[in-house]
Amino acid sequence: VSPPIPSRQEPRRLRTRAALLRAGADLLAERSIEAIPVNDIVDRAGVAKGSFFNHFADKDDFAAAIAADIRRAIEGRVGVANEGVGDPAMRVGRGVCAYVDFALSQPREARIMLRASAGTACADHPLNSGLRADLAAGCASDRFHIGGVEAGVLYVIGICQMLLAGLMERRSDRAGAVALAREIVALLLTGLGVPAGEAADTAREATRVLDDQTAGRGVESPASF
Amino acid sequence: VSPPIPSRQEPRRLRTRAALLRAGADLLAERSIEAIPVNDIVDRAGVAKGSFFNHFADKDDFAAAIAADIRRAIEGRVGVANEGVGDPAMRVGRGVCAYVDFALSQPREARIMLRASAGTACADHPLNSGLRADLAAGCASDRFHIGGVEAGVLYVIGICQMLLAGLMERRSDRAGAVALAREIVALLLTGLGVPAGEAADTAREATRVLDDQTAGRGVESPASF
DNA sequence: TGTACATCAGTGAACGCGCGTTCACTGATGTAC
DNA sequence: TGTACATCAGTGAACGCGCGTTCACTGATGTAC
Repeated sequence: VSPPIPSRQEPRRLRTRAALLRAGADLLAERSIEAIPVNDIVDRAGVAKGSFFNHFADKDDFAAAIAADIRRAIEGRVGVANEGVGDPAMRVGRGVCAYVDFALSQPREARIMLRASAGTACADHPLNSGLRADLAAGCASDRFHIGGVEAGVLYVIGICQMLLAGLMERRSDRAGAVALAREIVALLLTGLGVPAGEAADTAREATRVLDDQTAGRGVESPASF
Repeated sequence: VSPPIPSRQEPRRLRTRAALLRAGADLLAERSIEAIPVNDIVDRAGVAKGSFFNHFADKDDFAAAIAADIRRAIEGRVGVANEGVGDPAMRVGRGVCAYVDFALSQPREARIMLRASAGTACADHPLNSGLRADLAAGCASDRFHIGGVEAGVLYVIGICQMLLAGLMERRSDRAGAVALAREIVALLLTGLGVPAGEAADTAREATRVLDDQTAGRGVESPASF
């Protein structure tokens, strides 16, 4: 989020837009868009109220822009995490870890994402079609043993969302977070039919990308972060 | 929800209060309290605006009262479902089914509950202490094989919440809902370390209470529903 | 049972604050010559 | 490079709507006798 602060040379328009989006992200992490007055947004961004409407049609448009940025960022992370990975169990594990890494490095955005997608199964989400494919592949190769793919999708995203919520609430250190993620990924894979020992091994392997502080590097965040 | 409509004989005060709560539940199922004007609530309830403030200090107090009613109802359901059940796996399965039964019989309240608790791990929730005890008991008796109880709690409530969200979104018939619940409970128990065959059996047994339409009878809903 | 009265919830007009949104103006940025 | 100009984002005062909340009054309910 912080790195690509627009330089003083960049067009004024982008700087103003970025300031608004950043202020909005700060505020949206705590309350819903209906509960945030435009005044609060522009005050925090340090711009005039009128500027807000130069950039966004209304508050909902603004919230949607922020959500779209976050979605783009997390999709990129998951895609990179699974590049060249074949084993469906490892793909699922690494996908979950990509979310965890995102939550650890950008807690503000993770909180907004959770708040927005919480309580929804969002079956048509692009990310879920990837998950669906991984589950189907795992069933075909006998790596997974689940009743139906749809149930499996709900199962995985439910666990993933609650893992993120748990990480956000207990503000533990990185090591504690990684340990929690490892335990939960092991439970998740065991549920999908991977033998307990293998599940634990895969979870350990998948969560290893979280151990070093450079995790997630190489993924460009959207310009607005 | 519908059954205990306050009779015309009941004190006026209770009827007005119930009308407000019912209207609020209708509206809260669709949007957050911040996005609901008091006008909408009193219009739908068919009472004067002033009456709202005879009964509730403000909108937040109102939303809290509705949430408290729902929490009381679901806690009662889970308690009754597990009366006299000893096996931890069956207790967890029946607990999840109590939620599902609630969601099927009172979708409006279930939606509010999801919206409110979504994105939170609510570790201190009274219901979760019961779950924590069941998981600990299961570990002690070698029925479950999980790393830590805390991870197990997050795992179970994540699955449960997403199952409910899935049921709310796909408006399938009762049979389809029960089938989905059965599949997911089987995955859940398998993840906890119950052998796959036993997990499927337990899931089938636990979800049987959902098959008949009288499920959930004997549990008194709060007076306001 | 009938009547007079006390209690208290219901009513809705009124209030004023704060909100989202607008717009005429300012001034910075970049271009043409 | 210097100057004149066009473009366009930024500004913040102003607007008016709709909101949450209040309160003096109404009338229903229940009680005393």
